[in-house]
Amino acid sequence: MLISTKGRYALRILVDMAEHQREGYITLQEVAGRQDISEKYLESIVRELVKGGIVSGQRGKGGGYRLCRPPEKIKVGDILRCTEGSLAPVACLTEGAAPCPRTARCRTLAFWKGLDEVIRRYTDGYTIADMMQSGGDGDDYII
Amino acid sequence: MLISTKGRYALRILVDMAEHQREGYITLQEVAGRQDISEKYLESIVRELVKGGIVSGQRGKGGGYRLCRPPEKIKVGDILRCTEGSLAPVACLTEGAAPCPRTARCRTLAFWKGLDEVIRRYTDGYTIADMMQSGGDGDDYII
DNA sequence: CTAATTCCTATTATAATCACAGGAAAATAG
DNA sequence: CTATTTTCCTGTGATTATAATAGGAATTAG
Repeated sequence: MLISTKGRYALRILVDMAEHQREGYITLQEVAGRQDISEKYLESIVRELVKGGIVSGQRGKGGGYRLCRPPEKIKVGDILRCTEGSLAPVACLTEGAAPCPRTARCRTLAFWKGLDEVIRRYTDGYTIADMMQSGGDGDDYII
Repeated sequence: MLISTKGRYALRILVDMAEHQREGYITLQEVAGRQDISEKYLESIVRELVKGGIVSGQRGKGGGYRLCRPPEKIKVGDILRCTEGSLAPVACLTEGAAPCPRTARCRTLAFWKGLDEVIRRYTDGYTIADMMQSGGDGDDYII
């Protein structure tokens, strides 16, 4: 299994927020209740999404979170890179990795680059809006 | 980083074996020497490849390992599924997983299925033979 | 001021990964 | 039959990652 609960939950959270969007902010308590995930664990995930510029938070009474962009502009790739750290299949392809001195002689590098590319293309071509139209009648999720 | 050293080393090992194929068997000592990986660790990886029907081992003097099929018939997908256990991005898509009772209502399942599919298509379309023609002058690998 | 809410820093438990060690079993050569 | 080589099998330890929770500081609205 390649993706951790952080990434999986992040998608659920964002679809939930997109579906319950309104004027003002959505509280974590709300989302946690609907998604049946502990508020504290959600917090740590949402914090990453704030850092990544996907949602923004507002403290204090009446505060909460809201999406920074409309759902159709939120790429799943951005979310997963944000919560998983990176989606690169191997260390030498993560952003900011130390350049490998023997790149020129590596038999496997082209394969990994290609895999990275197909994952990137797929995940960046899928948005939260696409997910909203998928599945059944809402509010219940599996993963 | 999604793929463990087991999977990465497995690819190196198999490319090495394919490039040094000959009559008879190749010993782990040979491969370990060329690839600069400990013989003991190689052993645990190659054992998986034996179970997976990718290489076969022969004990005793003159023994070793050899590929079960020509390199152009060994799919990278098969190797990685073998060493990584599964390439499915989420638990509910691994073979033999307990069927999820709320599948019909899941907003994210279609996305994960699609990701699983693109990974499968790519990795199953790439063979050890493809890797042999990649990179530079051989015997040195990075990952 | 008080209540609600995000933000921040730890901590713990569990599991996975990485790697090595020791020896049993099998095959061959002599 | 013996010695040697090599795979096969089981187990272990160190390190790191994941999953989840806890406690409290900072901020805002009323």
